[in-house]
Amino acid sequence: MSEKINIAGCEDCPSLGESIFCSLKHELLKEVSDKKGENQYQKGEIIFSEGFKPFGIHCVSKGKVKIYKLGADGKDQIVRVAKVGDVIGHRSLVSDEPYSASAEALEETQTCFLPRKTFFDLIEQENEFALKVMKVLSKDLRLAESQSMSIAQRTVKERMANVLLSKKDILEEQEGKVLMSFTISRKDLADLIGCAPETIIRMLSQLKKDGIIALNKREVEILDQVKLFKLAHKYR
Amino acid sequence: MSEKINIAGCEDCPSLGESIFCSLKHELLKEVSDKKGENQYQKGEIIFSEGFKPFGIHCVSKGKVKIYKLGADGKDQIVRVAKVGDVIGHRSLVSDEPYSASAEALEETQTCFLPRKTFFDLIEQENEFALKVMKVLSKDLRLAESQSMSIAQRTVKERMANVLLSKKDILEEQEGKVLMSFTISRKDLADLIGCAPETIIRMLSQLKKDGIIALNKREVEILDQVKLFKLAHKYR
DNA sequence: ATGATTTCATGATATTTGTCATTGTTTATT
DNA sequence: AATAAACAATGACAAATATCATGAAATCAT
Repeated sequence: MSEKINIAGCEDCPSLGESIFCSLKHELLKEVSDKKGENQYQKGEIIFSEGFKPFGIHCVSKGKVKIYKLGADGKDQIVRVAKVGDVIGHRSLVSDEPYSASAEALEETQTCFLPRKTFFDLIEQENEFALKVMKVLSKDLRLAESQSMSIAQRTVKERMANVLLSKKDILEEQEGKVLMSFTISRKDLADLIGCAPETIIRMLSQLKKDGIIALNKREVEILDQVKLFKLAHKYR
Repeated sequence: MSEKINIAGCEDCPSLGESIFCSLKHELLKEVSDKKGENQYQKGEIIFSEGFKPFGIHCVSKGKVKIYKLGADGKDQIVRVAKVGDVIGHRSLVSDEPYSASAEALEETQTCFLPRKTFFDLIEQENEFALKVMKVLSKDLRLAESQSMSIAQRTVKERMANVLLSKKDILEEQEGKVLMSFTISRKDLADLIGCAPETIIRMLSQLKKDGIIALNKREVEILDQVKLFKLAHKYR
């Protein structure tokens, strides 16, 4: 299970600026700092599970988390990948429902956990915070709606190109390589794009043959962003 | 374009109870009543268009509205169908972005329009209202995420069964008929389910042949809810 | 009502993607 | 380092769905 750790206050959190907590008044931020718990998860560990009741909200301070729904015959659908500074579990907490998805660490991950009451107190006490939460929900909603259209109307190849571009990360230290910001299994990639793992493997092979990407082990390196972009935005 | 009308105050609105405005204090509700404008739309009229800036929020007081995104080669994706008591345009207004979808009246429709400032004033002045808005966004998000999974993992037939059940309406006056709560074109049904219109037509024909539904003109009548339910929840 | 236009229906066929089986690689475990 | 387990890659084939074409029915505008 998760391991309790204790590092630092929110004031010193490097991702504070981009988080929903960025506009909190000093005193309230201190309150958050005091009330929060810190957890550490190994790759593959479950942070919360679909169907369970949320007791608060997590803010990712390190690592990557996949948020996924359990489908028929064990096939999952990844609805979002949360990174440093993102909150997870907010949807269910706000609507006061059991989790509609599960969260699993994609790599070594740390989260700060804020109890339900503290979260709702913040909403009540600081309007700016309530607005931030709304904005996060709105952004998630826009992305989810785009995702529906994408799955319904675009081919796996096009969606793949899109995912590779949106998850790309430029490693400048090592000769400017462009690769996925995290290594991900073919199955996870399939669950993200919404197809069978074999289809993912075939598409990756094809993109490799076309010189658009390079594969070594589980790492995907992007060689030709321009071609990838054309694929992602292909008018058919 | 839309026609300005003027009917009644929000206090007398029959859908007040289920709307996000239900918990407003009397004085604030009066404020809403005063500030709101009322619009009427014929079937097929556009209420707002993707890409444009929102100047406020609409609350549907009569009719049905499809919220849809424009896809490649003119194929649309319906992300939601708003009915009486639902708000539309809230996502874009909250996130302060251009509309990410368009809204079109599916039948004769009336909406109340609340200017942006009034909406944000309500959020600021009444915490309960802010929470209601969050809940609506959360519910929409849950549905959108389910929709992604549904399109990715379930067959058109299963999704169709699901849509028919979720949009069903029981007409008690006429011998307990169960039919879709609105007549919808095959194309709209296709845009909702995420497939080609021809596929919809084939599936409807099949369901008709199996005695599960009956078709007369554009009306879909549900004859066997149990079978439909089994289809919608089929474990494959 | 009548002609024009749109929508519906259906068949033939193509395309995309999924499923199952098999082998090769990588990663984890002892 | 050796073995086991999980994952990746690929082929053959099947299923689901899209596309295109054509005719029938419904709806709309005059």
